Amino acid sequence: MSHVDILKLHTLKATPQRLCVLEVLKNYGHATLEEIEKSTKIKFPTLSLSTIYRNLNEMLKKGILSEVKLANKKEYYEITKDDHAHLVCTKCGKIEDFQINTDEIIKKAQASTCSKIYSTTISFENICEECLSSK
Amino acid sequence: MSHVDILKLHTLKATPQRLCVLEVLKNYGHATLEEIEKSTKIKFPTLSLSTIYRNLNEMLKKGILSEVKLANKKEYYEITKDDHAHLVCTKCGKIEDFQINTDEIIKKAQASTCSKIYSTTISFENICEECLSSK
DNA sequence: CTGACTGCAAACGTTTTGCACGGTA
DNA sequence: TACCGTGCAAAACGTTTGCAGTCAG
Repeated sequence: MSHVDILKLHTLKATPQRLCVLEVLKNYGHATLEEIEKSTKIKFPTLSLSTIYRNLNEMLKKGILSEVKLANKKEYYEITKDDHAHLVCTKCGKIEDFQINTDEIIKKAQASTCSKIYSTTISFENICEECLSSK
Repeated sequence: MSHVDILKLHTLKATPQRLCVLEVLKNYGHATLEEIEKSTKIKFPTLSLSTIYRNLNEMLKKGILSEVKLANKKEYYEITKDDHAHLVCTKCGKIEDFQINTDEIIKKAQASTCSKIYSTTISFENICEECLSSK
């Protein structure tokens, strides 16, 4: 689905500013506010910070975007995708998506509690392949 | 180990203000800055916000405290403990510690990547027992 | 007794808001 | 054309810092 369609689906107008933010997020995978600001302003020098804030908040509320909160890291934003974990390299800082089967983990955890678990958020701290080979 | 000993071990003076913050965190399990401020000021009305900030940062740096970052939540602080996950009730907001075996999860994830995973951060979104029974 | 720590006030950086204008649907 | 969205400037908010006085070791 195109970014225009995603916005329309959530009754948001497909303005160039919003499309630019989405484009940046798509390219980055995960981006901080500073990264979003810097990258959008290359293509769109007049884009204001308040517009970025307003649009991030709007799209978070609609579920188009998700926040990514990681230990010892600034807050990142990503376009909402299916369940996935994050691989975080503690040497170079790179963040990668990581497909894992959470059903099994939830099932195991569910066996130890009387509460009703319905989802899980997981990240892995690692040293990425590049950092391993270049040390 | 007493809070006094923990502070001394990290070459920090055991001031009443620090002990008060630690006491609050111990009672809460996990607390936000606002909760810490509110609770410490009951027993210690002159304790200033800047002292709380300075002490939280100091104790984070020393590893006495840890940050807890959760989706759609403010930042929480906790006294550093052994590896554990968090159970977060999305109805009442309660946060509980949850003992799970991360070795197995890491091992499984490690099989799918050439990077070197060494730890994992996990939280479970759930509806807690109380919320389940009171619905 | 001395350096670490605190409280206060001011500074700072980040996020939100009000308003007039402009652009999408 | 109507209204949502934008840019700008100012306000609000959260966090950090400088300084002079105090206290733990």
